[in-house]
Amino acid sequence: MEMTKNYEPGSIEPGWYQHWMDKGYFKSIPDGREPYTITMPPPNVTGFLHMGHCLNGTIQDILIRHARMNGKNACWVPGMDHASIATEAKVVSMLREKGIKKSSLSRETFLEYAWEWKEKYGGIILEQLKKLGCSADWERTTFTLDQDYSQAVYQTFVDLYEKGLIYRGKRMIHWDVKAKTALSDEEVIYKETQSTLYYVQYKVDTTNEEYIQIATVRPETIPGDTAICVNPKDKRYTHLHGKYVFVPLIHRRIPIITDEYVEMDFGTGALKITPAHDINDYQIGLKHHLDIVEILNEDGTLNDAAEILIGEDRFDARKKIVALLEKENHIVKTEPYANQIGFSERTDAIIEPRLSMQWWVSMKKLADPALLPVLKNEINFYPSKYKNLYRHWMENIKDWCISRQLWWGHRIPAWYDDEGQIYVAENEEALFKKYPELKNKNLSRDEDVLDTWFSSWLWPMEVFKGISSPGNADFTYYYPTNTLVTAPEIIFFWVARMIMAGYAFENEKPFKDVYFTGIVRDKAGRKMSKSLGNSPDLLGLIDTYGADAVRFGIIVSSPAGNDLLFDESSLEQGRNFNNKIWNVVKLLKIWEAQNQPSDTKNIENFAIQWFKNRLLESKKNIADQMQHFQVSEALKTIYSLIWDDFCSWYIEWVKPAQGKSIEKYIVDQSMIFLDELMHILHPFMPFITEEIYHLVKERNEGDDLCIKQSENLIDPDILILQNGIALKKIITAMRDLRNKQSLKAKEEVRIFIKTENEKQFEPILSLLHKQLYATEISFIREPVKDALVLTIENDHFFITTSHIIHNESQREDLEKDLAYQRNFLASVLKKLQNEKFIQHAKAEVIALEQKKHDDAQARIEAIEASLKLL
RNA sequence: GGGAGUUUAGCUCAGUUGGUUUAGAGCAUCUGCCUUACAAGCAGAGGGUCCGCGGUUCGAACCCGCGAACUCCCA
Repeated sequence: MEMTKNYEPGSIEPGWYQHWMDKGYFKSIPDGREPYTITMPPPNVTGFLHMGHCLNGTIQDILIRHARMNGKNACWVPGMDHASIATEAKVVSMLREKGIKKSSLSRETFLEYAWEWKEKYGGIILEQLKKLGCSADWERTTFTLDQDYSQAVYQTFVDLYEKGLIYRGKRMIHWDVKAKTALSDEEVIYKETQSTLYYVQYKVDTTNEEYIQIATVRPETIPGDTAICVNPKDKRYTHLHGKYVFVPLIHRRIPIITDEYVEMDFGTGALKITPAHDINDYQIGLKHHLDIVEILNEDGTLNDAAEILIGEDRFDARKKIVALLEKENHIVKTEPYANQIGFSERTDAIIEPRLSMQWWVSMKKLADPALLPVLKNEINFYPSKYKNLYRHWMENIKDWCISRQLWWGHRIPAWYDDEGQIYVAENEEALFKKYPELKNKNLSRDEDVLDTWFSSWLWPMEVFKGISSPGNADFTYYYPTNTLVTAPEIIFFWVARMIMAGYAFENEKPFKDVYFTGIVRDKAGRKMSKSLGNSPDLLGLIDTYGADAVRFGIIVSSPAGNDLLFDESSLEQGRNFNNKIWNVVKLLKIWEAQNQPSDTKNIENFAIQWFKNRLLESKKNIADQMQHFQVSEALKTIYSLIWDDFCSWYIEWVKPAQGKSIEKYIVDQSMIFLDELMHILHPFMPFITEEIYHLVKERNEGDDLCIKQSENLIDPDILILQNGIALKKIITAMRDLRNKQSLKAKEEVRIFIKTENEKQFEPILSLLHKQLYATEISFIREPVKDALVLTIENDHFFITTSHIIHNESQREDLEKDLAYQRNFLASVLKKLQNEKFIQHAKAEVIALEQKKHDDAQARIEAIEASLKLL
């Protein structure tokens, strides 16, 4: 069969993916084998394939394919999460383009639009992952708003509520006064704004006329003040500690408190505290148990609690209150001040921090059982440095706010009667069953939805319906899962919460190993983001380089636990690697076509023996690396095995002399090696390897690399490997010598070897002849005059040729080596002559140093002898 | 402000319990090659104050202390 000049992935990849799917190779059902399970971190339903998914997906696919080829029942469950905030924002903006305002729609109508959007655009990302070759069990695709899944979410909410672990409480949120809605952090845009800093004086509650000055940009919130705060170290105010002041205009008596939070050199060093209307003030208020006075309505106008300017808009009120303060001589001075102010992404209104009633999960009890398993390595983190981070967070855990002021998501299953009494149940049916008396009451359901993480923390359980149908066969077989592959950014949001949920609801860890990938950055080290526009178009890259090359490029530049600096040149390296493999196959096919009979003489060919053992050695190394999640290192091991050992050394060693054809035995052996190489490489680069597996020979139906099983590991023959290393070393040194002497690569030479150990050359002698282009190789006792000299270990190679010898470069090289050896000897001698070293060091260390000493000495003598001959 | 981490070749990183470490790999660079599969290639080479200072030790890239720079997370 004719092979193309270069590897063309585009014409090969889709066919193989379809073939694997048709054969059902990615499908998993429980059987007698040991399971290997990964649940895919569900991308947002709005997601579009970016480098992060690509890295994450490739690593998972490598692990899953590796397990599949090693006797495991590999099950990779894909899915998506409903992403409340992101999806709702997408739908709102789509509606806006159509001229529809969310506020003009009922909840039901809005959700209809949202589902329509989801069906149309959602989940594109899963199709993109297929292009990358991901071998997930697509029939198990799960969505966090699926009916079973939703049931599980409601069930756990009710469960935690009944255990007293869910409660309602106030929290500061971003409030959009125009839209009258809460906004998430992501929906607030901060802009630098010119404001005025007002210096206002408050009268201290003492007999003498004493005032304290504060600086504020929001004088209209003065009626909400409940304290003045100064830094305890600030000497200017020490005498006021514990005293009280009167709030201007309304004359409320409030305390002066101290807190390190206050910056002494900002403004006057004294801060007014308005807990209801500033996030930092709120924190201080909580810490010092201050009163909270809310003076704003939801539309941003002042309410009764303000006592003055009731009904005025907050910005009108600002102007008016300044006038009132001036009138009563409270304003000392004003100065211009530039600060960051939050604006609503949707209405451009200035954001108002506002207290609002939210649902919370009390975390302490959930966190406790989830900490030890990680510290004791029942759950392993790779890299383990994240254990510290996890520990710190778990030991200082804060309660989790789980309500979101949105419509898209799981609506909080809580109902209120007219008296404000709360009733919690999985659904209405359960509600009336539980509280039959409610049938006659007027009820309203909580308007908010649950935080998306409150559904995704159940992921490893509920993808197998472990919560909605406990104890089912799938769940029993697959749970706990094996490996979670995710980004360290969500260790708290997701990983920790899954661990907590696992122990809380199933009393079992959700996974055994967690592999944290790095963050994908661009060449300059900047995080990839939409706003910077530095995310490459993945599908475009797959088109250009092929999925295998993209996978290669990502993995090769992705050391475990470190950030990945993405550069397209690594994809080029992947493409070149594909091409290298393609071409060596082409060569083997050419050889195969020559079809020469076997010559049994050559069956003990050293090249074949060596590569056989090199393969065994690499397999062991790779197995070890994979076990430790050193995926990048494993790929590099294979890369070098194929490119250097197979293509550069082995193939050159077995290549027939010019004009001769190759023996069949060698071709057959080489094809077997190629098979094995493709086998090892397959999890990393599935497409080209499957293609080549089928190019090597006709396979039976169902004999595909995708599901081919690995053989047991065998220890390599160390002696043969050492001979191989020696052979390479001699060939390389000889080529270097040719370079320096401007000897043509194939110019014939005669070689005389002076060695103590002639025997070790026996197995490699014929290859030395061939690779060194030597007409003669013989062993001698005495140095040869007028020859080039190579000193390798303690052996000397004298090379004669008709070419003129350049002694100068020879001398330089030898002298350089001599200097190095002498320094080395000196450093070893220093150790050996140190009595304390002899006393303290272990016997084997001393023996080692002694050997170093002897070797170095022998080498020095050898080099000196060689120099004399020049 | 609190916490975690990183610093080794031009770049990205290995370096297992301190002892063949006078420190490795890939990419990039330089030199020579269109050598019967591959110039998207072949052969070879050069390149390092292991962030700085101090300490422990017979011995430190590795352990301890102080400092510097950078990154991330939380507020």
